[in-house]
Amino acid sequence: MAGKISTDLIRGHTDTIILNVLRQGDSYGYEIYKKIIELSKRQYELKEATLYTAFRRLEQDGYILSYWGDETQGGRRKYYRLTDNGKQLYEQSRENWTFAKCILDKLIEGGVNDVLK
Amino acid sequence: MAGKISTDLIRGHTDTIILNVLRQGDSYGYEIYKKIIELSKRQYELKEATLYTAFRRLEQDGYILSYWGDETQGGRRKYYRLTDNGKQLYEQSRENWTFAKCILDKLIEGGVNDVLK
DNA sequence: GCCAAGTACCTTGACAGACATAGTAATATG
DNA sequence: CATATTACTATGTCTGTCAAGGTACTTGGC
Repeated sequence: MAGKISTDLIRGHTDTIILNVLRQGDSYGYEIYKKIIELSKRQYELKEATLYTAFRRLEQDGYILSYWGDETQGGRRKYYRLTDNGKQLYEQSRENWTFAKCILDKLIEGGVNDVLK
Repeated sequence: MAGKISTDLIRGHTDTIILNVLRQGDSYGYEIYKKIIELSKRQYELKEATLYTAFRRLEQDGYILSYWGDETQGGRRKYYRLTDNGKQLYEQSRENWTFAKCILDKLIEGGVNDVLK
């Protein structure tokens, strides 16, 4: 994967990324894994271990729910669906991201004069 | 502090934030602590424990160096200065931030149609 | 028919960053 | 002279991410 991005810069946004994918409809682990790679134009890969850890966390907290897909055709797939709480969490998290982005711009790109202006 | 920002969203950017402050001239722990609060318009507080941990890390890795200030006037102050490596790291980290911001926008705000466009 | 690659899921253990908490000690302020 | 602020440090904990490893089924090429 060329033009990779460091893990640490994404840290803390994993849940939001997953919720965003699920906003577009129910999906299962491996598909979500692939979708995130595609969404990032192959510049970021959320590792499977991280994904499945997040699924468990999000389900336990009631932000997503899971169900097994029809196993008669193809391999077994565990689908995930956003709950109402999950939708709310996504909206909240997106706002937080917008906010954090703004602050980080000040903290990372801002020079000394920016304080005085 | 009103309109706070979650820790996790800043995680991984601590070093860059410190380096940015030091770009504006040598400074010491407590002043840097205050400056970050001001730079963020009081919306973010980098905890002291985190700061001093980062100082040690950055110094060990050669990105900053430290020296004790003149103790004859006022309390003891340990000043930090950017090294050349530190300046390079800052530039690199700022680019990474710009890059990460772009990707995260796609991953957090992007809908399904964005992939097809 | 068989093997490699891809699909699909999951667990365990390790690590690193951020912080809560606690502490020391000097200076400034009223 | 008591209190707040300045200033630095150490210890232990928590959480998210990942590396590494594993199981099992399906698809495609030969």
